[in-house]
Amino acid sequence: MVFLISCAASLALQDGEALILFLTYQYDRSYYKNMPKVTKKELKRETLLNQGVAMLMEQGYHGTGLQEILDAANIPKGSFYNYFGSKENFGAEVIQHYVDPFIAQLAVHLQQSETDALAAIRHYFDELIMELEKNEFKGGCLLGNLMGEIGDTSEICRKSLQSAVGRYRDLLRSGLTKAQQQGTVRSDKSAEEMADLLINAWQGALLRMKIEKSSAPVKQCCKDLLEDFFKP
Amino acid sequence: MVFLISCAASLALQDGEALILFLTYQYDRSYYKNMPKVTKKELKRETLLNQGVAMLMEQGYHGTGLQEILDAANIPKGSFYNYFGSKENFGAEVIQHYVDPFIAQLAVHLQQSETDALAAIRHYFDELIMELEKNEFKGGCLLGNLMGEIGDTSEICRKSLQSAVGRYRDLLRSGLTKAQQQGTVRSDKSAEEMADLLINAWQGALLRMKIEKSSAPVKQCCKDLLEDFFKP
DNA sequence: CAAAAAAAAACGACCGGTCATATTATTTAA
DNA sequence: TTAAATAATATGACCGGTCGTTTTTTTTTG
Repeated sequence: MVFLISCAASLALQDGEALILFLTYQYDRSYYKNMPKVTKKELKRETLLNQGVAMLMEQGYHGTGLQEILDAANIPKGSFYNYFGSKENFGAEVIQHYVDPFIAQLAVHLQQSETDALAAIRHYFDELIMELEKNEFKGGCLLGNLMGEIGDTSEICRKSLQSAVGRYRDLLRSGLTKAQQQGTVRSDKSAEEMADLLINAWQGALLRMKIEKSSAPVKQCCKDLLEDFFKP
Repeated sequence: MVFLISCAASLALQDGEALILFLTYQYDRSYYKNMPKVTKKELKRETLLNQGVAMLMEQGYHGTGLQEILDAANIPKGSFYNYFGSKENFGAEVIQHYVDPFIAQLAVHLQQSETDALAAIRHYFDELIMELEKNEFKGGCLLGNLMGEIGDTSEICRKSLQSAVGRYRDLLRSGLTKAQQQGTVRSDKSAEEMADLLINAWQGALLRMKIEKSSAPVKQCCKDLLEDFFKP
């Protein structure tokens, strides 16, 4: 250890950045060192997935290189294929990794308020809007962005997108069904139909939000549907 | 000329494709030869824009290389920057070139039926759906795809998208206003609000269409809004 | 020590963009 | 109306860099 530090110090004399990179590397190594092998690997996998979500959201699939993701995660390029079979497979996993928290968040809202499912849905989307404003309308929804970009060209990712959107839609439908039973949402239209419309209009509104740099489209979308069209 | 043809023939003995490419090249040269300079240049520009629309639709912005577009248009790589300042500027022009026919088509429908603007809008979207089915749900809408892919990263294209969507929205709004005056669309909601909702839901439905490989989402979208929500 | 995992180095292909040169068009001079 | 000079345009080879992936080497582990 003493040898390593002195080595790093001598490097620093030649290159200011070398020291930082070196010490970071040492830190990461010790951070992972005492963990079980499988946990360590799972942790790095998840780090890559998290970085993948963040970068694919803002820069798209083809606009983001593996190098970029790996650098941000401090994982060597050569290691990528220890964790994922290919960029395409990685993309498919990123899609699922992205949607999981949204489904969990919506599920929490739906479980909490047993008396007014429509209000729960409304509160959920209000939370999303706050998050979007916090991010200054960058990114939008990874699902929507990737459906447009690679929905035609990557069969693997298309399937993953189909599954992710399907899972999300099913949960939203169950919430709307509950709201129908509670009498706060019209029952002459199926919950599935309304869930699809809400998701689709929301996706389009997110695209508009991106180019207008304003939350007005998404706010209007929720108002139009949840406070008007879906009402009994 | 005799020399050139015999040269092509000798090439063909070694490589089957060479002959075709060579003769095509000769044809193009003679095709453009007697034209005024400006017309010739405009024609090539438009060829590139048309190819750009087609390829960016299916493969996205970063998924399509300039070389690919130029090859498809039979225009040399070095010539690209005689027509466009950069790939980014090209993209911004492709966006406008893409939306023009849609605006023209919608305008025709709105002008033709003075008595029922809502029916005109409905017929316009029915035409779009037929076109999408003909293309087997590939591509979708270039505006939606690029809003998602580069809406965050290219300011030039963002502005172009903003303008293109704005032009489209304004025309749709004028149609809905007319329908309001004709009494076929509710008047307690502004035409602008409904135009935005229709565009956004349509965009989202197109994304769903891509990954489901079905026209059901776009059909449902039109039905929900034009035959239900927008009714007085 | 052998086997497995991780990381470094290298791979060919392609990216957007530039450049000197070749071709064509226009102007000037005779 | 030519011929020569000049300007404008078109072009393909080429730039440094990055792409996703593979191979080789190093390190870790049992």
